[in-house]
Amino acid sequence: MWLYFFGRGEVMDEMKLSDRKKQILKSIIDAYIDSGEPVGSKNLAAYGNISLSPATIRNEMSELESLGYLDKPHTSAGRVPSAQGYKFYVDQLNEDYRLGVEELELLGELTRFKTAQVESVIDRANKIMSGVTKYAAVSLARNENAGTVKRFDAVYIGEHSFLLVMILEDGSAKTSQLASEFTLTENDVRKIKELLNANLCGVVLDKIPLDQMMALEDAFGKHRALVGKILRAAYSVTRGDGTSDVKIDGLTNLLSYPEFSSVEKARSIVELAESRKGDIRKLLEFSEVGEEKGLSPVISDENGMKIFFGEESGDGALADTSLVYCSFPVGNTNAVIGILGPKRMDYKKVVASLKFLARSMGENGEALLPDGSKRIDGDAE
Amino acid sequence: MWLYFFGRGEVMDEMKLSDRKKQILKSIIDAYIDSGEPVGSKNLAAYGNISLSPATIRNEMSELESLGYLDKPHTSAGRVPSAQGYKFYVDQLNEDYRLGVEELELLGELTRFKTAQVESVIDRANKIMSGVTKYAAVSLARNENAGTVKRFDAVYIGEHSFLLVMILEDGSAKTSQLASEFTLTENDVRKIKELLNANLCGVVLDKIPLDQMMALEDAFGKHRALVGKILRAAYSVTRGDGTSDVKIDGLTNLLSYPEFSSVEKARSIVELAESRKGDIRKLLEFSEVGEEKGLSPVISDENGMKIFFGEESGDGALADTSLVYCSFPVGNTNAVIGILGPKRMDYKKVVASLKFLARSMGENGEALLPDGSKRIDGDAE
DNA sequence: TGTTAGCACTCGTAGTGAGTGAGTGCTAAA
DNA sequence: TTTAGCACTCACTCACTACGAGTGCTAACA
Repeated sequence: MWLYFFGRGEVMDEMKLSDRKKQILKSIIDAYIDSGEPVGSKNLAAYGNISLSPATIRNEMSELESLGYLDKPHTSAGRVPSAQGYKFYVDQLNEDYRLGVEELELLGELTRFKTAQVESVIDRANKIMSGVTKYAAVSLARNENAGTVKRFDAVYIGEHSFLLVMILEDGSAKTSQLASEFTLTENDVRKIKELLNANLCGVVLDKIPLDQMMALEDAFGKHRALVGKILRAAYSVTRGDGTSDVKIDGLTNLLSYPEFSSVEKARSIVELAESRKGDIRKLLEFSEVGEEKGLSPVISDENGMKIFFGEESGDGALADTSLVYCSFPVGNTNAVIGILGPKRMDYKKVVASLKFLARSMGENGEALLPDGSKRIDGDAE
Repeated sequence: MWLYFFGRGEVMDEMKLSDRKKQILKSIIDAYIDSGEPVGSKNLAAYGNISLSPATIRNEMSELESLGYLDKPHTSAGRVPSAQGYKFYVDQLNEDYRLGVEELELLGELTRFKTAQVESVIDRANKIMSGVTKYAAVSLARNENAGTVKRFDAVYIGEHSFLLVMILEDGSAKTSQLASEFTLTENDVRKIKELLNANLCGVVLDKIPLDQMMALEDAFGKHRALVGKILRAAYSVTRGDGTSDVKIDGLTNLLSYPEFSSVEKARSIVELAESRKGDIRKLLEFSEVGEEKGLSPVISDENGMKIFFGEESGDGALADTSLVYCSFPVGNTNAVIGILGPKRMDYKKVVASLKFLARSMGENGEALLPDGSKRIDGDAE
């Protein structure tokens, strides 16, 4: 059973619906997801497996509409599911969807990559998910600001540059290659490392008092100019907008759906991916931040699977989209992967794929410690 | 003067053209770049500063067409520049274009970023270029395969992971966070570093004999499983497709031009950016690789500024685009930045902006050694 | 009382065809 | 050599029509 988070906190109750209404609603949404076009009573009677006349279906449709589950684009068009309708639909999704052979094949790649580098696991998962679902996949590699640098290291590269390594609270390592005006020796670099560890570990960088910073600069001697660069690098790693942790794949997939066939729509979705990664980050982080931007309601089930309906966000780019997402452990931290698709996307398949992903990443607690013999059992539920 | 690289190596000669023809051709292209629509004789007579009657202009146009400088979309439309026409046009571009105040303002940002981290300089430059030109900017951070790893380093992160640092021939540093199944100590990591430096420096990784690799695994002891991971990381860094070095910004800009107003066009250009970075890399690397894919001809001037006409590549996504690009030193290596726009893009402005960029990055030989007092003199030529 | 057939009505869409206007090429006069 | 005039082309716009999928209502039926 899914939980509903509404703006006003109420919990929805569709138990009013008769079984027949449920069946009809479900058929309508299935048909709509399939075709992308408003579905009418006649077609539903003919191709949906409902043994009722179009007229009866019409009556039911009309009631479903007044109950808020369906919308009408215009008088003489068929019906289209409303956000409420979609919510009902995903709630009924418990019946399992069996992933196809090719889908399982692709998802199987995941287990192969569990042994690879930390930073690329999520990347690969993201690409694979976009390939499997044929929608866009969005991922967030680190879902909180890391706060402070736990430990510094510095690697000598050459006379004029070194690599600053910052190990964060969550065990992830960030690096930044820095250049110096003055000649650097290996010894200089070692000293820099020691100074940083002595002075900046666990320090919230925007709260450094000026005198402390000046003292640090003095300790750097002729390399004092580096202090600013280092602080800037550390700051952007701990306090940065984190947009580099947001990855998007499969935009092209998205553009092939009719809901993005106008250039404006396409443009707004490309813009989202190109210059609004911060917003996507907020979306994936869910919770308060999203709430304040009107990015709720969202529904969520007991497996941590969450669904966001873009329609209700008031955001133009997201208007016709939905996002299904969930988080799971990767290394010492958490990753979030979501599928962004048209709001009429194939929820069954998407939910099944994400569940498969979450299970194969999270099953052993620590996804990056390979167990070598991971099986694929071919069933997604 | 620009040099022309043709498929068959011939050098073009437009000296045949009378001054009047040149003037008319130039006006037509200016008008077309401005409006994006075929330009007719009447309009040209009215708004271009040519004191000839439409009829005369028509005669000249007709001759320019048969000489191959102009094309006609259909009988009763105006004329449109052909690839040859564009080539003539950019060749005449010597007359300088003065960048506007806002443009200079934006470009001025470049000098501020000269002091920042190595890896982000090109990123920022790319973003700024797309902002200034209102087209897409593409950049290549490293224009050759690095060959081998010059030196290894390893930074202990925690009990189950460490950061592998690979310093390449060109002085750039690449890192990869690796996880180990068995508990790691700082000492283990130090030993790993020594083993790598003793065995893999300067080694072409795909030519390691099996016995050597087995010996290395033995030396790793219980951490033998790491050898494979390390080799894979090093291989992808030295021999990888290098697509992560290709950055694209301003796709959204591109989508607002009418030549990309069909979804198919938009899709193909998004696809190019999303999953064909390898091709973009080849383009920016120019030379042989491009040649073999039919990615020539290209014209090039004495400042290293190059222009590629997508029309002639036979590549659908590039069909309506041009790419103006040039390379300049960043740190110890070379970067290439290009502007990808509709083939009727504002070459004057783009060339001026790129020249400004190349000059402010390359002027001091070593762009990453700040001189603190870089001036902006407000003239682009 | 629930279900269905019939029918009038709505409304988006595809197709048609006349009108418009920007553009060309040709010819003959200046 | 330049220009005015003229016939012709052709994409584009717009009003109009026909079509058809769909609805809602009413009355008959099981």
